[in-house]
Parts: sequence; structure tokens; C-alpha cells
Amino acid sequence: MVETRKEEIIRVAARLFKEKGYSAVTMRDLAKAMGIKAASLYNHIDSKQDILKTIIISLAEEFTAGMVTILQSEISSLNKLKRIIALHVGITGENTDGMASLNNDWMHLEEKLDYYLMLRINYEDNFRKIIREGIAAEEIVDKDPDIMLFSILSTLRSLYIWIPDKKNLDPLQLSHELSAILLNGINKKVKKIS
Amino acid sequence: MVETRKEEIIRVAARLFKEKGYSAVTMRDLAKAMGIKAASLYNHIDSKQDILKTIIISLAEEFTAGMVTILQSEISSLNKLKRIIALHVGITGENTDGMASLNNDWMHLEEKLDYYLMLRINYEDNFRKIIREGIAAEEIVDKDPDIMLFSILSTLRSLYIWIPDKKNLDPLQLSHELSAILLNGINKKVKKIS
DNA sequence: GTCTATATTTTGATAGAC
DNA sequence: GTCTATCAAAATATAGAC
Repeated sequence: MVETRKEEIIRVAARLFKEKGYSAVTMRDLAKAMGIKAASLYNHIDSKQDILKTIIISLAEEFTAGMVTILQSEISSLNKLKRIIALHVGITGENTDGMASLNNDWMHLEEKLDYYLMLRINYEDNFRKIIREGIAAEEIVDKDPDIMLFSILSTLRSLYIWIPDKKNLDPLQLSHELSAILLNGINKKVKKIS
Repeated sequence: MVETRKEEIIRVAARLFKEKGYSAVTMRDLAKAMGIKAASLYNHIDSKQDILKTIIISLAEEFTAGMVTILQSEISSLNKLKRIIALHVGITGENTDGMASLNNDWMHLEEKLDYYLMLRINYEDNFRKIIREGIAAEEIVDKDPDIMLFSILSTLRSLYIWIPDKKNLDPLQLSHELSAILLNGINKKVKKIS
């Protein structure tokens, strides 16, 4: 599939947004990075806001779709968490720059802000539900589910910062190592009931 | 100690920067939040950049000082990590809003950018060193130290988002619960050697 | 599809009165 | 310490030629 000019603009914009944030990137910055004049951008996109909307909503819907698939699968809670980790590693690997906007610039969405917030809250609720089920099934330690959710999700949401530095690691391997550390911890001598 | 007008401006600015980011907050926004006109701000601060610099550098130096103390203490690597976790919980609890700028707006520093980057890299290097020592001492599992560093630090750096929602939890308790989850993981049945 | 030219608004910051 | 008035630069976006 060939990249349209609009897609190219969005890809380059995501890269710039990652470096300085949506608000600090001007249409002139974007035009210069594309090798054209700012006015020419408007032949392909409606507005600066249009670019942000496209980047964020498409990613948010990808995560939502991934979560739905995981929820439907009949596997243990721990394995669902592993698949969530793989989902984040996968999407972030495919669109590292866009993930920066999703994480840092969602508050600058105008028309689509409410829709985004709904998807985000839904995602977190489903994530928390999986943790609670894991606790009930005695797969997961009986501690505050919010702290576990926060801890894991913070790491997964920061992947975009860190994945570019680890280009040598393939997604599958990174997924496995990350799962091991997030789920089993780093303490070598753990008191457990196994 | 009484809050000076300059300190008040910086406190209010940090709150606004947390909501929309440094670039999206105008001096008029800040003035309105202070109940004065934009021009009046300049009787107390030199520039918008001056505010950002103050917020970020003071926090970065606090973390650096905390890390120095921890490095000097003669305790196990795991206990050093616990003290780092407590350091983040403590500083973030004291200045939640400022932590947003430290994490998200450091790239907008002008004059002090190089200094900040030096402190940041130093901090991460010391953090990594503690993890490596823990592996060598067989306190910490022998996995990629960068992934462990990334995972723990991502969570700690995101505390500012999450601490305001958990106002009921006292810092000491949060520190302990977070240490348990970050160091021991959430998996109830873990293969271990103890 | 890109350009030049330009309209309109907003921005950080200063000068000087009170 | 705050105000009004104002400046100069920079922002998003449009119109119309090529």
C-alpha cells in the first residue's frame, strides 16, 4: 500500500509532536519538515486539530479492539495480562511516534475529546476487571488492584519513549521479558505460596 | 514560612502546566488564574521560561540530592531501591503539579537544558548501577537491567498523575505497597529459589 | 499540488501612570 | 504591585495565481 500525501503529513507530524508536543509544533515547522510551504498543507488536511484527531483516535480504537479480543478469549487472567502487554508492545512498535500524542496530547483534542475519554476509561475499567478476576481466582496477589493497574499501565504507556532505544530487541522477546518483570517482579528471593 | 508572590505564581503556573503543558499555557491564562493582569506578572518573574526553569531545576536537584544520600547508605541493593521508591513518592506528594513539568516539559528548557539532561542521565546511571549491584549480589533476578530500570522508573515518573486520586493513602503506606508490587510482582505463584 | 500574499488572532513582553 | 496601552513577532488559516 502506497502512502498518500495526507498519511505522510500525519506521520511526519507525529514525529514532531513526539519531540516537542502538539502545542509547540507549528504548521510552519511541519511544512518545513515536509519540504513544502505551510499553506500547501491545507490542500491535504483540514486543520492542525484534524491531524491530532487522526493520530489519537485511530490508536485509541486499536487498543479498544485489542482489549475486546482479549476479553473474549478463554484464558487465565495472567495470560490475559500477558496479551495486554503484547498488545502495547505491538502497537507501540508499529507507531511509536503516534503513541507520544496519545499519551501526552489527548487533552488538546477538541471535538473528539469526550469520545477519547470514554474509550480510555473503558479500557482502564476492563484492565482493572481482569486484575480483579485474577485476584478472585487466586492467580494474582491480593493487593490494591488500582496500584497494580497503575504500575503496569504506566510502564506500558511509557514504552514509546524506550522502544526506539531498543531497536535490536524483537517485539516477541521484549513482550516476554516485560511480562516476566511486570508480573513476577525483580526480587530473586520472594516469599510465595507455590 | 510565608509564600512570596513569586512562589505563588510558580505554584499556580505548575498547576496550569500540568493540565495543558507549558506551551499551551499563556501568560494571560496564568494572570487570570492569579486574578491579575498579564503585565503584572512581570513585576515578579523575568519571563515564562523563568517559571519553567524554577519548577524543573529545583525538582531535578531534589532527586539528585536524594540519590546521593541513598548511594552513600550502606544497605542492600533491594533496600536502596525501596528508598528510591520512597524518594519518588515523597517528592511527588509534596509537589505533584511540578512533577508534571519535570516529566513532560523539560524539552522546553532553554538555557538550563544541558544542565537538566546531565542531572537526568546521572540519575538514571546511578539507578542502573544499583540494579546491577543487586544482580551481582544475587538479590535481583538476572534479567536485562535496562528493562527493569525502565519498568520501575516509568511507574515512579507517572506517580504525579495518580497520587491526587489516592489522597486517602498516606505516603508511607503507598511506598510500601508500591515497593511490594514493583519488586515482588503481582503473580501469586512464582518459581523462585528461596 | 504548491506557491505568494495576506487576513486575523494570539503571543510574550515593555513603558509608564497610579 | 497593579493597571492600561501598546509593540513586535508568530500563530492558524484562506484566496487565488500557476
